Amino acid sequence: MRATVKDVARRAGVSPKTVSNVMNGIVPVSGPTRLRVEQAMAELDYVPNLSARGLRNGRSGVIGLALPDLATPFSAEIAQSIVEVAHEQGFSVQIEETGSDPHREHELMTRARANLIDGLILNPVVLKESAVQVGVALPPVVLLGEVTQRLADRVFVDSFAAARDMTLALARPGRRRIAVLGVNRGRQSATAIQRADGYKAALQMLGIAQDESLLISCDSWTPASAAVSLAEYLDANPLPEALFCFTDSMAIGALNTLWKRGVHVPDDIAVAGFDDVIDGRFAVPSLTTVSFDKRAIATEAMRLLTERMSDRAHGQRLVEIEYTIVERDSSRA
Amino acid sequence: MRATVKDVARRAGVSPKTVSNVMNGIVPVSGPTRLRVEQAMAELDYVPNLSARGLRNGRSGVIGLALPDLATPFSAEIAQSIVEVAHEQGFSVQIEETGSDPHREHELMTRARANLIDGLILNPVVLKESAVQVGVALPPVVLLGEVTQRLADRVFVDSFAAARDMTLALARPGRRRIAVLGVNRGRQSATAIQRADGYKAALQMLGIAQDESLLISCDSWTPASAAVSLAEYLDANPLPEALFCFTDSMAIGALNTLWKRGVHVPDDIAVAGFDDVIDGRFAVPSLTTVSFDKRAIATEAMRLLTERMSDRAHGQRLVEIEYTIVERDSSRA
DNA sequence: GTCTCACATTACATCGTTGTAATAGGGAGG
DNA sequence: CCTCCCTATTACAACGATGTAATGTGAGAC
Repeated sequence: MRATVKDVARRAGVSPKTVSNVMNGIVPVSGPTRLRVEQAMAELDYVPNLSARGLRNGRSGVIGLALPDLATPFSAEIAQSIVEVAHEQGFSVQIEETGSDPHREHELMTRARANLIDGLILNPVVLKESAVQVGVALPPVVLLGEVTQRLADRVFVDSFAAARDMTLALARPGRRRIAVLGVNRGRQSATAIQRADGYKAALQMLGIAQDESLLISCDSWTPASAAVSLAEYLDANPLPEALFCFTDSMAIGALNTLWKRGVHVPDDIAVAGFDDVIDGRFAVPSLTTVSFDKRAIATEAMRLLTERMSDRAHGQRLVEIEYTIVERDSSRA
Repeated sequence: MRATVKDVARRAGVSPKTVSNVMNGIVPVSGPTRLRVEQAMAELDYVPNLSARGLRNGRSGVIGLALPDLATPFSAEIAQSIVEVAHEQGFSVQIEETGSDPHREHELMTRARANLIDGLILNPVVLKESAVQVGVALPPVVLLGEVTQRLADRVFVDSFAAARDMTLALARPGRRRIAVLGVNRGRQSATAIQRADGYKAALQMLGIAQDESLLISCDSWTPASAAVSLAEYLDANPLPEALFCFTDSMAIGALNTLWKRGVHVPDDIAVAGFDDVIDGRFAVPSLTTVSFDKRAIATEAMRLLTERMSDRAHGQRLVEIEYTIVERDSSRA
């Protein structure tokens, strides 16, 4: 049986409340008493029961992190940052997978407190404005990403501008037939739309006519799906001069397809991704990408979340994270 | 304020216990009463307080998952499988990162219950036999991996045999100078030792003399570390005929280094990894690797864990997961 | 020696849920 | 019409920790 405050108190010859006071350090405890209690705790290998504490305090010390697809390297890097930052602040992280299912996203968002968590960091894909009614009190939630949602706090990268800049960078050496991979992700995701819009804006700036046949769709944003989509595309279309994939994961799948067909990157076609995941840096050839500080995302998300949990941070707050275009071998002219 | 059973009970005109009975479905409740209660729950948007339930039942419905490095694709894939399997069984997953720190591994293992979790799935790196005294009651714990630990349940792949078979496969076309990458991971990890031993056993079977200069060490099992280690190695040593990396992540780093130096894979050197992560399948060239069913690992780990949580599963139980050698382009003769 | 005052410590109630044991209600059987 | 019994429902306590308010203890001042 596990020791409780009661057991520790009995052993130390004090009341349970004193034991509690020693742990929490808010109410002062005299030196000798504190020592006796601490020794008793050590002897009994006392560990507080967080369920009881959570019940009493209304706080569990756990936050939720919900991502669309846990298997991707991007998710892994985000999860790592969040876990580490949360840990520094004394929080544990409960992890959830939404599978890009709007029902699940909505459920997690509105029911957050159900799951024994004090707040939620959610990377939504399809969550719509309409999904959450105005006026309904939201639990503490911070969204990650580009979704438009006027109620919850949000940390994001300007996907439109980043995609535009990447397109411009790909075009710089005179490339004009620039394709994108990743439009039409089942239901259109906010991310896909913004990146596609940024791409189109760049074309316009460059005076390049839009060509629908350069928009390559991809059902799921995975290497496998990207590899297949690109292969099918190349069977029916001429090789573009550049390929901008909306995630590094898709770019990795694309590089494999190109390599299998003997297409040389970057000489025959330049390739770029988005996210700057570790495996992209070590892709062959190493991948040009949109880079941003994932630790900063985690830090900002945790800051917004803790502020909202602790008091009344009013209104929606938006934090934009800087991005940079990192040119690597996959697009060297 | 959030609704409680009391509120629901008042609204439905019944006692709190009846509401509880409706939810848990163990004690029978008459049709009309059940309906009234269900309607009241819906109207109040009632969500049970899991802290209170956890306190009362001694169960939180949360399990812990502790991995050495959350940023790796391998961790991501394992985490995904565990989360999905756990979810099917009604558990949530709290995720932890050990950073391969033995203190943290030990702390998580012995203090499991502290963290509001019912059990722990731990992928240890350096955990030693001595770290946990015999006789001390362990909380429900399942270890993942090759570590030798005689007390806790464990799910593992036979790394020795897999490394041996992979080495034999690499040698089949007559390759004799086979290097390994990943020995000496700071403190030697059980995984590194077993894979190195398997490699050595294969050399012996093949009648190839061991050559210490073919053991390439690598501080951390990441692409970055592997890329650097291999580059330094190649500066000082001739090119081996084959390179067996102890993880796919390291292999991805190695492929990048080889490509940068204009070394052609597999013509100049064959490369293989271990883990069969998604990005390895789409590496350039696609990566030969040791494959195993990560979903099976998750399923077995959850089975062992739930059995141990629910009653007295006596003694240590070991579950071995099958592996296969998957030859892809990186080692085609 | 008595009275204050400040401070350490304690008793009690409470958080929300659920097992236990007791109660109420209703129908069947005599 | 009364008893008995079975079932649905209820009252109460308990899980473990902690805020509140009350109590106890000592030193210091007169």
